[in-house]
Amino acid sequence: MKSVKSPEELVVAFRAAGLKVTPQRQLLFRLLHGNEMHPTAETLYEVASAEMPGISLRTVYQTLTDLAAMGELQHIQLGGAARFDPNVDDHHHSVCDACGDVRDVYAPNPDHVSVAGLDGFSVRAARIVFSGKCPRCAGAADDLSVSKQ
Amino acid sequence: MKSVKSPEELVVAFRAAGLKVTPQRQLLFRLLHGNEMHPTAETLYEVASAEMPGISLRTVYQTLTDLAAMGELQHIQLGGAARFDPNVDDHHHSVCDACGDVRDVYAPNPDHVSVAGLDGFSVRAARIVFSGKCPRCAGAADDLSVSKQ
DNA sequence: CCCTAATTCGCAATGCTTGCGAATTAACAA
DNA sequence: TTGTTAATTCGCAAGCATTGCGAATTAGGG
Ligand SMILES: [Mn+2]
Ligand SMILES: [Mn+2]
Ligand SMILES: [Zn+2]
Ligand SMILES: [Zn+2]
Repeated sequence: MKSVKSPEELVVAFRAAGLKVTPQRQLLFRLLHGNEMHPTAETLYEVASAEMPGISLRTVYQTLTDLAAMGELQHIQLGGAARFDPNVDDHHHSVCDACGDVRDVYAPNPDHVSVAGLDGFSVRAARIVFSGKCPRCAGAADDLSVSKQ
Repeated sequence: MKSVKSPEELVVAFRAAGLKVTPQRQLLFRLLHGNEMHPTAETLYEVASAEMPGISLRTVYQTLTDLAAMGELQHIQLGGAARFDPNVDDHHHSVCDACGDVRDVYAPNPDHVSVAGLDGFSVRAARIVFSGKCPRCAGAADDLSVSKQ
């Protein structure tokens, strides 16, 4: 279970890579650390703006791209805006059809032997997405009053 | 292994749903039948245009949306343009990092018992995406001469 | 303190998809 | 066949997410 890098470690990693450590980046390092919400760039931008008015969405995207390039962040494409995950551990996700909530799921990796159709394909990663209803939304039946989280 | 509906069956299904059967739709039914390329709307539009000049991209999107709503088509989000899959069987995909090629993969469904983090989540579907290098691109090593398929 | 390459950030541009509405047409009934 | 009408087509504008660009600013080393 590879642990997520702390803001301090990211500062070191950035400087080691010849990248500068700006207040904007430090803020984002903090907002991401231990963040299990799988936020979008826009969401992070809103939270960051509260603490640092004037930070730009462009800079948020830039920093997220840098972090992803350094392997400190996972870029998750589920349709709609990309989600970013500071948990770079090998794990999977559940996505609620009703409220969009994304959560971590740990499952044994698909064993390549019992898989048909991978002939000659060299697998770098195998990611599972579980779609369905989260406990909150499943409980509420087809009640439309459940607001998007 | 649920088989894919034929163009003729789709004609019946459309009329049954109160939808009209236009030449544009019939063309798309044919182009999709047995299609294992996981095409984008744009790709389908190009192929369709060759046979029916003047067909609009808007209509392609419209028809794909209708088919997906009827459950005759899978909408696959992998980042970038959505891909459409007339194979509505329960299956998975491999995606080549180098050329973008998408292929069907059949694997036993993740067994819910050995999965941690799904507490109370009611799973509708579990989809695996295998990322890596397809046989063609793996063979070519890091050779950049491999053109996008 | 200075220098400079890296960064920020606003704005324009891109790529993909959907909304809208006027003109057309499939399907059904007379 | 012909008429009626609701569904469809399709071009264009708009929307959303993301990236390109470049002038102004700034981190960090000398
Ligand atoms: Mn995660
Ligand atoms: Mn498929
Ligand atoms: Zn939910
Ligand atoms: Zn390939």
